[in-house]
Amino acid sequence: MDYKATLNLPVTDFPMRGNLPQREPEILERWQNLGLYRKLEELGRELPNFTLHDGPPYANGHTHIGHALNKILKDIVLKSRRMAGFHAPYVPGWDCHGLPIELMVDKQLGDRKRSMDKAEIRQECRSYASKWVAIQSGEFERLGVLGEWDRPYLTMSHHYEAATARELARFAERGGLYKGKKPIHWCSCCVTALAEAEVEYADHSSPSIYVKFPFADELPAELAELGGRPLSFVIWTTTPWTIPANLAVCLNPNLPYAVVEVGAELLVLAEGLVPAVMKEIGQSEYRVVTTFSASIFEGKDCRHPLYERASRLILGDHVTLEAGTGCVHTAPGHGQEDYAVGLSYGLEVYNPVDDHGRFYPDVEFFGGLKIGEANGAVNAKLREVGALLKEGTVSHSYPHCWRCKKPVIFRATEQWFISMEANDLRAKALAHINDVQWIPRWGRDRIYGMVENRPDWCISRQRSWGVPITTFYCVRCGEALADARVMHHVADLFEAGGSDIWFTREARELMPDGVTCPACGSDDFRKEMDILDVWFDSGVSHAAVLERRDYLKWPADLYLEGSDQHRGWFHSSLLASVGTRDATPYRAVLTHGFVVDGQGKKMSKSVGNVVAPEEVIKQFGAEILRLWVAAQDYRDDIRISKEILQRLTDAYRRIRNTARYILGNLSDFDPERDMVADEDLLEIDRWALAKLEELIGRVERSYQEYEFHVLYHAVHNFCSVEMSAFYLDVLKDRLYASAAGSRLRCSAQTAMYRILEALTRLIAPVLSFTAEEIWSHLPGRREESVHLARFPEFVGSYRDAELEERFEELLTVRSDVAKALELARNDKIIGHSLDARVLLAVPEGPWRILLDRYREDLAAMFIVSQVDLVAAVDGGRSAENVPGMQVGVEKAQGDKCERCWNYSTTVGDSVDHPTVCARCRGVLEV
RNA sequence: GGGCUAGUAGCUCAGCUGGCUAGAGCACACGACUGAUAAUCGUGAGGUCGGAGGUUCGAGUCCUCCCUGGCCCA
Repeated sequence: MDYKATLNLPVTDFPMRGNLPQREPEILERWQNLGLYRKLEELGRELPNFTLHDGPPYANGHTHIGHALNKILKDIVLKSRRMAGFHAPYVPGWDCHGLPIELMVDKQLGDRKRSMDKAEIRQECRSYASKWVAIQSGEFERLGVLGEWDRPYLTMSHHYEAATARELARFAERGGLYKGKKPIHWCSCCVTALAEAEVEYADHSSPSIYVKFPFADELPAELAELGGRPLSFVIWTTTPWTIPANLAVCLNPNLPYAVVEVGAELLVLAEGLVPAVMKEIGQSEYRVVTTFSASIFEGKDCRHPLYERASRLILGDHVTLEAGTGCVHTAPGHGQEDYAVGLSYGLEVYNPVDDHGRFYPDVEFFGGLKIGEANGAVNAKLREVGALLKEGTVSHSYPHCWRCKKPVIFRATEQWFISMEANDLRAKALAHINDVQWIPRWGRDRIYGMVENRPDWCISRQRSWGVPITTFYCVRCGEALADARVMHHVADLFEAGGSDIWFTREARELMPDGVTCPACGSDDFRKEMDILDVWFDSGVSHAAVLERRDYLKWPADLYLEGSDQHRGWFHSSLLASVGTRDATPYRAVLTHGFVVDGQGKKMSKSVGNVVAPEEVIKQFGAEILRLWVAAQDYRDDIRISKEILQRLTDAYRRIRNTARYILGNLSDFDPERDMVADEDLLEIDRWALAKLEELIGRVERSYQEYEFHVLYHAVHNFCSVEMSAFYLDVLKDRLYASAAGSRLRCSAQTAMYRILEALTRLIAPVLSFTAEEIWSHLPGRREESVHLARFPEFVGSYRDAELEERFEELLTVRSDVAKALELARNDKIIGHSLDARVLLAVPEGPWRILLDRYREDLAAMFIVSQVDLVAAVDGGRSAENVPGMQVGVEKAQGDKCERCWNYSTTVGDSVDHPTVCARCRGVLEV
């Protein structure tokens, strides 16, 4: 007789292999047809709200692995919040304005753009951005991210642009907006000011010159005896072209300076740098005449080496001994620190260089020269007048335009700024930083330091693709008009027509009636043609999105972006919100690190270590990418490599197979009919449920605390250790050999059903596709999607400390037995563990009491045919873990039951079934 | 150069306020099974806790310096 047919072996059409790249799109389609996201929104209507506000990626180019990481993290957070009972909407957004798109469009248009006006070019930019929004949207959805993809927020939409203009008006209203002249990074090639974010540092070779600035004033009393000899201050610079703009020489008031005699003349420089500088300028013959404190020269004049004008001696703490001479060439129009120190001495912000990087025609000696050419010309002129001590080159890190990669310059131009000091914006922002929960904690220090030290926010861009700065100029007198009332009026117009109307309508049409110039009374105005920094666009998203959609909350519960956003979006959002509302737009900010390669190195095209999400999806499936996101501790950098993905695939298979095995054993289980009451469950089944509850607690806490890698390990260990290696393995005999519908079998099935049902919910936020697949294979009635379900209620009713403790000990015994079995296997005494009879000799004590108590269950638990507790084991082996225990293994007694493969002395007792044990005969005869 | 941050077995992670021979899972090796089978089970071998000093009876855990990464800034 074929007894195999009488067993209850697993049956399931749940495939062992995920085949994720093929199956995922089918599941996505199912969600689409189901209207899953809409259903979630309906379900959430009455629930407490949890708002995660999406930071908008830039609508240009395909998504990269960093985007995938970010969106998946957000999705995991949101799904887990929903399953924990919150209404957690997700409105994805895109950053659509800005230079990169404009430059791409410029390139595409080529010569055609000459015949186009600004409005037409903007139209091109708009459609370019739209194209990428659609592409990226599809790529994000493919990751299994649920959200309002059909109604995202776009910074270029009319009402968003209106909101942006309105927020700018609010700054004007509070007096935070001003027009100033200030040195900023300027790209002469792209003819634009650059944001700090648009500047890259790279090695660059520059001239290095030492220049004498002849002292041209009355000597301080302390140094009167030096009178009558030529005395010069020596400066060092790597930008000779800024010499024409020099207005001062800056010394450090806290450093000692020296007067050095070189031949007939006297040179002044910081005492600590004398030997180095002398060596550099090739002077071995010199003598330090005297030293003095810099403050005695404050306010006195040198003469500019080239022009008939003074170069003032001033003091500044920024002067150091790290490089140069300790006498710093200061051109307030060409440097941040020069500007700052110049401001305090009332120096002019002098900039002799035009938009294209040429000296204005009226600049003596150099008019019309490009600054690149000017370096040589300036040096030649300095040499000619005898002011040049040394000319060399130096390689150093220098700012470059992120777009055209050419070196940028510092140049003072007219710009609109948001003041950090007006209305105490800086102080308020710093204070409000402490209202926010920063995760990890150090995020607070990071952004604090940045806000503390940042300069005023330059919001002007000399470009076309963006929201215009909605200010005007009086045509008659040139006065700038940044009137909040007028600006609000313009914002209202944007609401209907978008900011494009700024470029198609006349100034008069954009203003309310009756506006006149406060300076001269004229009513003739022209429009400002600068546009807003895109960081302002995205920084006001809290107003444009959170305040505008009634199902979102202001402030948001969470912003979640990469750690670079401490200077980016977290930062601009903070300023934009505190500056207008005196509060932060977020309650908590979570940051993740950057994706790096297997060696921890950053990804770059030139190195060729870039991992594209598309490739991972094609080869492994989005699910593996999701598992990767969950498994890594994202607070640090996140590595990705072939091996990591391979390990994750292995882990995924383990989880999947555990589910599959349970499903196979539930093929005849109907929860309504077969569920066994808790009090009737076998002890080991209750133990398994206790372990499940332990897992539920741990996993839900991990979600709560955003520590997904903890949950990954917990789930994986649960599947591998508790389930596969012990519980499910032990269960096989009971499941297969017991009668279908028997209490023994149903008890196991009840536990397994509960376990898988709960496990599926627990993994759904991470393994969204697979959980859905399991969900649809589970017996019984349930929600149409696992994502519409809640997390399993954690009640702890199965937890039983004593039971768990006893099992912990039994597992210890089991591992000692396993070692003994392995040795017996090596000695060819047994093959399968069921071939064995195990003899245990345990001294009196707690272990003996425990084993006596479970005497009848030990064989099943160890998956051997017999276990006998004996006084002594002949030739036994000392256990490693259980003190004093001796373990013996011998061939099991009796014959192997053909049906259940256990050895038993009862095999042969039956006439009808001579090859089967008593237990199996009982089952067969029912 | 500055700010912040990290460096524990091949991989992913645990190791609380310093205290037992540094743990887990996976991978790997070997073995078993062939009724979870491109599965499953067992056993085993892997770490000078980035390096060097120091504090301490005792340091992966505290201090200093250095090395190697990452983000941001200059």
